Amino acid sequence: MKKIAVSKKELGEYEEVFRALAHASRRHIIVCLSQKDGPMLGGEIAEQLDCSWPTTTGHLQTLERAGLVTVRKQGREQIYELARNRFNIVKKWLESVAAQK
Amino acid sequence: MKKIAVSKKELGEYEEVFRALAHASRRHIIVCLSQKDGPMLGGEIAEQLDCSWPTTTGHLQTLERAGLVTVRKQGREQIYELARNRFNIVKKWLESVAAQK
DNA sequence: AGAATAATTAGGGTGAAGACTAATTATTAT
DNA sequence: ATAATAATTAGTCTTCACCCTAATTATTCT
Repeated sequence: MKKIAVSKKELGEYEEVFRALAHASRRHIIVCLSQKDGPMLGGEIAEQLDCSWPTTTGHLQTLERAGLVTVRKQGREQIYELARNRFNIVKKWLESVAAQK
Repeated sequence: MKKIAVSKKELGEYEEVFRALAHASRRHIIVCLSQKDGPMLGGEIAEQLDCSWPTTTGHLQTLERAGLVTVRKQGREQIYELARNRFNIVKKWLESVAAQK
């Protein structure tokens, strides 16, 4: 049987975002940022997690690469914010596959 | 600083679903089932993917454990269907974290 | 019964992801 | 200038997820 046409975009574009969401600590970061509902410093976030600060740094970088958070530097501090729009991509994907036709 | 209260549910319940969605082949399966908009046999799905049948079996089992697809057996064939409702859990999570407050 | 088909289990290899501690950079405070 | 703070990078280790082929199970067909 012939392969069903599935766009490259459908298969590739979501990779980073879904991978980023796949780890509990990273979801935890997202939930923290959401509940705080405003910017948080890196150390403030690291305090919330159950892993070391360097590990947290790694997770934050993953989230940033996926576009789920934004960072700006202020002095020696890093200020993180949730990139709320970015979540729409995932939401749309979910809607597209789960929608009753 | 005190830890932000984050429910166990928030941290644990989504684990399987998000992990299941994190792999391109598994998302591919979901897209196939969605586009076909009806039941598919295991072999029919395996045909669509670029990996071996045993590997596909593994992915299908992961999706089933996550509750994203359902299976029933008919003779020697396995009939898979998308569990569209299950996607709402993820959708709700996304809405809850991404919602402007 | 014997062959063919659908699918899973078994076994094993490889690479990447996640974790830690220690060391380093950059900025601010004394 | 020195010390302290915020955060990252470096280096290493371990575990697990994914992939494959070969073997096995279960069902159907001749």
